[in-house]
Parts: sequence; C-alpha cells; structure tokens
Amino acid sequence: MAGRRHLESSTMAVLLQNDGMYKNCSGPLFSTGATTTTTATTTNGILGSWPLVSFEDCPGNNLTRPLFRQIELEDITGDGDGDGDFDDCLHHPEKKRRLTADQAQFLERSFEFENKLEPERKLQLAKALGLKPRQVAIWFQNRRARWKTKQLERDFEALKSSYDALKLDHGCLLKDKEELEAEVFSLTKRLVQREKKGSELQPHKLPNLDSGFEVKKSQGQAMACKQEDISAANSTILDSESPHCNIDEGGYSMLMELTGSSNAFELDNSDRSQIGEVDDANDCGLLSLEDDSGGYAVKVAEQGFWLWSN
DNA sequence: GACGTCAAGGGGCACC
DNA sequence: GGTGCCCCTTGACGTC
Repeated sequence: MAGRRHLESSTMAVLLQNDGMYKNCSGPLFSTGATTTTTATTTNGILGSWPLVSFEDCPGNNLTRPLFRQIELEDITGDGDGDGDFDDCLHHPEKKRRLTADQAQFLERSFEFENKLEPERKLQLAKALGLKPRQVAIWFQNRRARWKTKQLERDFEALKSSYDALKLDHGCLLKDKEELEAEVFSLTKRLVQREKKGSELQPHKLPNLDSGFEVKKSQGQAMACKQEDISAANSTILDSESPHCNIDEGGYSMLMELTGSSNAFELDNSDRSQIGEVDDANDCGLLSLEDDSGGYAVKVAEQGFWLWSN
C-alpha cells in the first residue's frame, strides 16, 4: 500500500488548473443563499470561481460554509420567518452532508495522483473546494480505507484463483496416482501368479529362494526381503507416483523391469542410462535376470540393490 | 424498514 | 504534548 508520492504541489496545481472541473460547473457548486463569489487560486494561477455561502447567515456560527447543497440552506432558513429554524441551527449540531459530486470527483482525481496528503496540499484542496482542511483529511483517510478494502478483495480473488488452479492440478495428480497404483498392483499380481506357476530359473543364475524375493546389495552389504515385504516395496513405488522414481534422500533411483513380457516397466534405450548401477552390478558378478525359460524376472536397482524371484 | 454508502467521531499508536 | 494516521464505529442519507 505504498503511497504514490511522485507529484510536487506545483504539479498538483497544474492538475487543478487543467482539470477543467470548475470550468464545467455551470451554476453554483455549493449552497446558495446570500452568496459571495470567491476565487480559488494555486501557485499556477486562477482555477475558477464559484459562489460561497457565508455561514454567518446562521447566528452563532462564524464559519464560512460553502460546502453543501441547497437543502442545507433550506434546512436553516425555512420558508420565511426562519426564527425557529435559526434556533435549530443554534442548538443542534449540524447534520452530516455528503460532498457534492464535483467535490468528490475533484478529491478523487487528487487521490489518484497521490494517496497521501501533505499539509500544504490539504490546505490547497480545502481552499479550492471550499472545505475545511479537516474534511479533506478525513476524506483522504476514508478513501484510503476504501482503497484498502478493494485491494483486499482483489488479493482474495487472486488467491482464490490460484487455489482453484492448484486444487484442479492436485485432483489430476491424484487421478494419475490412482491409475499408477492400479497398474503396479496389477503387475505385482501377475508377478506372483507367475511365481506360483513354478517358473524355474537357473540356480546358478538366480538363487532359488523359498521366501520368493530377496534383496541384495551389490557392493557387499546384503539384506533379505521376504515376500510379504513386497508390499512395502510396492508402497515405496506407489508413493513415488512414478515407475521410475527417486527415493530422494539416499539418492536412489528405483527401476523395475519385467523381461519376457510386455509391460509398462520395460526399459527402452533411453532408460538404460538410468541403470548404470545395474550394469555395474552385473560386471561385479551379480546375476543376469534374463529368464531363459521364458519366465520372468524382476530387478530393482537402488544403487546396487537387486530384487528377484524364482 | 432493511441495507449499503459515506462523512465524521473517537481511541490507540507512532513519530517528532 | 502536538500531530497525523489507522481502525472501528456512529449517524445521516439514499435506494430498494
């Protein structure tokens, strides 16, 4: 909510002079009655002139009041005798009156140039509009409050739009995730079924593990993973929302391949670049996962981890 | 009469 | 202490 302080008061005077507002004012801007013509001037010259009402018309009030509309004078003077109304004027606080459209428009233009009000400019505007400086200050305060409210509304709308877009995107991602989960589940199910059919792998190539699955680390460290743990492995895959995913902290890249069958995890040549660890593992004596019997093999490379089944 | 808008009142705060 | 600003509220007024 930064103020737009880029105009000097002389510029403001130009604004006043060029505004042309008062040139367009045919007839009195303010209340009529016993009128005096006053002239508003700025550092750049004469702006215009308009009738003023001397509030001296109302006994007890020594303020000059060119502010308000016809109705105000009528309220004060009544139809003729006026004595009772003068008493009202004396004993009741003056009612609130809205600024005229011209006054409001003039202040609005001033606000557009500069939403803060220096004392000098306040006096200039007050003089030009026939208002009390206090009124000009209050108008600017209220105007800043209205501007802030509008700004909050604009910010809210922007945030709401952003939120809606993110929500839509999130929904799409959730849908993708569900599809991938279903795909992984289906593939895992096929894998287990094939295992049960008794596909045999060469013992010297793939150890025959009763537990079904085993995970080893190629560089010495070994760990076992029972079949029921496949769910945990799946979970890892699912959480990654991608068949080729980074498990992150460890910098592990997980990769699945089912050879001998067409599936979503089959590697193409571009994927080969991601399995350097797998090739290295082969080089260091770990087993090829090709299934000579037309069966299947699964390999998961996590910087040297292998998962296989017989 | 309900409701919205706007000028103004008043308290609290920061600054000099 | 005076001044100006922000914020909330009040009261007058216009519109439906």
